Amino acid sequence: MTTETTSEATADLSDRYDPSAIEPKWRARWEADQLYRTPDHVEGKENRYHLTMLPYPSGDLHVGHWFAMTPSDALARYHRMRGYNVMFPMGFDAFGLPAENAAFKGDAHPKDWTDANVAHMREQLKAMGAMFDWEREMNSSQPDYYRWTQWWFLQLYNKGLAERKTAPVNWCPTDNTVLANEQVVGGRCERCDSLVEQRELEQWFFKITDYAEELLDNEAMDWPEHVKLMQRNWIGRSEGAEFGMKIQGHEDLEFRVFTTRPDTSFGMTFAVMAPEHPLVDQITSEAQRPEVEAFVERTRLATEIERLSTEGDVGKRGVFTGTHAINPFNNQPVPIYLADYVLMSYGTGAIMAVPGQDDRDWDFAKAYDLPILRTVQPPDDFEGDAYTGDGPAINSDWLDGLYKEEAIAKAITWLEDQGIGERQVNYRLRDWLISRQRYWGAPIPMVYCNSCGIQPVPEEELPVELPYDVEFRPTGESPLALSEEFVNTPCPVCDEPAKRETDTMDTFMCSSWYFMRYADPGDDGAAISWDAATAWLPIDQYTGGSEHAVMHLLYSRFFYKAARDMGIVPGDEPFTRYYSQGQILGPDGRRMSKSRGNVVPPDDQVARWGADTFRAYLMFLGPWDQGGPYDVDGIVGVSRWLNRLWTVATSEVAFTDAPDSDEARAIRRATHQTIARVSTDIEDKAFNTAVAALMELTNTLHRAREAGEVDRTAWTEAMDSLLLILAPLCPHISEELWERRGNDYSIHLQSWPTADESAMVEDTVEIPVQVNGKVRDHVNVPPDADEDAVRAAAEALPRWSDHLGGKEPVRVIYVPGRMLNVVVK
RNA sequence: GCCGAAGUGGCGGAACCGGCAGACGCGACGGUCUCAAAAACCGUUGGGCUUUACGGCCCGUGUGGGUUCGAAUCCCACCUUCGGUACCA
Repeated sequence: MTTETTSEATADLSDRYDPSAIEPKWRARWEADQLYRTPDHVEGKENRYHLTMLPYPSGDLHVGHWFAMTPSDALARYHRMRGYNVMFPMGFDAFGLPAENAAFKGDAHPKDWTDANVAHMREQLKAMGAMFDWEREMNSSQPDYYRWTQWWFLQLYNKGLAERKTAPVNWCPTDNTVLANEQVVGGRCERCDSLVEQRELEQWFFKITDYAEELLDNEAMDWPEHVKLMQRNWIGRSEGAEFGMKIQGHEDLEFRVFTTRPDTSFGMTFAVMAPEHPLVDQITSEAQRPEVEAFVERTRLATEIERLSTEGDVGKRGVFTGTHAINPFNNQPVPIYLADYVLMSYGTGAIMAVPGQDDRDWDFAKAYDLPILRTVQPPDDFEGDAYTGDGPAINSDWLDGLYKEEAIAKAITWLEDQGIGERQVNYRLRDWLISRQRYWGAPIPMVYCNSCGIQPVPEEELPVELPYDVEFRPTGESPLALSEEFVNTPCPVCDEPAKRETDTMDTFMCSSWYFMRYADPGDDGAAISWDAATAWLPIDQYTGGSEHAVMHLLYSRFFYKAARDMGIVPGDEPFTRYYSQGQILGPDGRRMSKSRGNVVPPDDQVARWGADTFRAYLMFLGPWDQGGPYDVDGIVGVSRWLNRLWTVATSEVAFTDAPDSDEARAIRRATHQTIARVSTDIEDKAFNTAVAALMELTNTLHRAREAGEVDRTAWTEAMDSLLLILAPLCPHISEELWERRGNDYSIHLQSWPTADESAMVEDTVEIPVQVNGKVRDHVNVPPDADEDAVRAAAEALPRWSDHLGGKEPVRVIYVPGRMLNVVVK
């Protein structure tokens, strides 16, 4: 007796939903069967490339990775079930600063640190149960990958898109090294706290500005509008004019200014140069020299970050050079000032200042007591300082009376006729500085020879491998520069002793083409073959965080266009569709961080609830593009649902054979309505409502089973369909229950079910009856009932005369199948 | 400052193209089961008023206006929050 009870209890327990038992089992089976292996070509199937941004191997997977990747996986799986040959690869963005910092702290060699993290994170990624094709895994820090990163550098160099020029960098005088912007905190070195300076260094640049105009043209792409807008703002095209200004007392000199408002030129009351402007030294008067030099020195010491962070100081930091320039429009002299609100890196590094029509010029004029002259008539009710809007020109001689557009055109024509200026377009976008004075990156494949100059490493000698044995100690240069073995090399042209470039490439370079490599992993004859490129590119669906909205996505677009121009890839854009998920926050609604102690480790959630529950909960939380706090308590609701599903799918059902009964038709209706809803929800990336729909169908089936006998055909269709449409979201439990129901392995090889419209039709619909827009009652009518029928039904309501309140209907509005509104007076 | 997105129950959120606001969950409350608890299951749950009861009425989607037979949804003004950007001439 006792024994029997125990064995029953055990049987009961073993039949409970236990994710920790079924999930590893199925993952092992899928891996053994290569279920997610994606060949380049499958007979009768169209290729589709889905990709989610790859992680940096920091050591541990974050909830954010799950939040980004598991809905992406569901989307990829959905399309796979729709009959596409879907590639969904994964890899590691493995070069970068944290690995090198670990080495500087003496913890581990960057390579060992990275390799260990990659190994650990690969296992964590596998726990997601995603359909990643691990045969295509890439790792940007491996020689067989960065060999091709270097190859791309050479291609860009050969195309004239890579050039070497001087540029200011952040320099720490104590550590004697260059710092990345992220390493500069409040104008100080994050390591030693000393003030960071600006230094000019020779650096490699990619000429992304050559593509500015084409990159700006993103209107037609299927991307979130705000991301496209961010890119357009970042590129920052402005149209205007550039013209020369003569300098009093220096008849041989002139400087050029850029303006978007040449129509306001008659209002110029001073001119401003950037402190770094090359003419500063020559034009400064002797009387002003000490003051000017002090000012220039002060700005040189300030980093760009510091200069830009001093919001309160706008217009307050400048100095008079003691010299005047001539406004060519009216031949009047105007004082030349230096001010740090003018940047050497934009336009010509000098401006004409029109305080009446420009806010910053206004502030500066006020601070330095310079004259202000309006050249555009503001509207009568205008109450402000500078007027930047449109209006008729005044005090402007031959421009008077003209409005902005016309006045600009006339001013530019005049400049061109005079031969002193011309129409000009400027971009905010700057060339992409890719040199990094660091070890843990792809070495730039160039050689410096005393007699032959700068020479590229021949392609057949790639990769230029990173030496493992280097010293990690702070000096002025990359640790690579300390390696004699690395630095010294024969010149590829004359074979005389020469020196290698010791800088490595920005890691954004590695991630600008990684998506190409997935299409052709391990190809040692090319970065990507034309066959692989045309099989997979461009990417059909890219997903990733909007923190990459500008840099990574813009660099990749640039890179792709350059590759297209080399005839390597098809199409003009790398990412046909892009979707950016929101950010998942800690339970307290703040960004998760170790110091705040609000980090939710995904491994813990998986251990406690299972991967499927965790996946579904992340999708159920809210709209995917919104993100939000991770509520640790809410997941129990999803867990209860999957448990209920398990019970419904594995319990005995009292079957009957009554396919035409109301109950059977109700089940069929619910089934097909859910198929339709879940299909459109997944296509719209509305995973939260897809989960809600799946819960509803589960509840419906649960209640139907409890209520008594169920039609066998309707039930079978309902259960199988429910598992099929659940499969992309929760791949393990759906596979397990699919098998237990006696279906063929694997559920992930099945086709997506089709919603039968005719099964979805309701027998009757309940129409709200409104009086003057307020709901008063309801009538039940067939879904195709016409206005007369619905109106007749309403008039037959027992409380009809109460609803009218003794008033006369003057109008009736009927929206078929939705509502009836009676307007009374 | 500028650009963008969003404000709906105690909480996360739902609502097609202007047509029954609050789907689906969490939490809470009540119940079944239990020696008890947990789990599980069932029920209730925007606020207010009213009815012995069935029910009925009013208010309600950040604030104030507007358009409309009808507004969470469209228009105008404002407030708040979040994200991006930062002297780009």
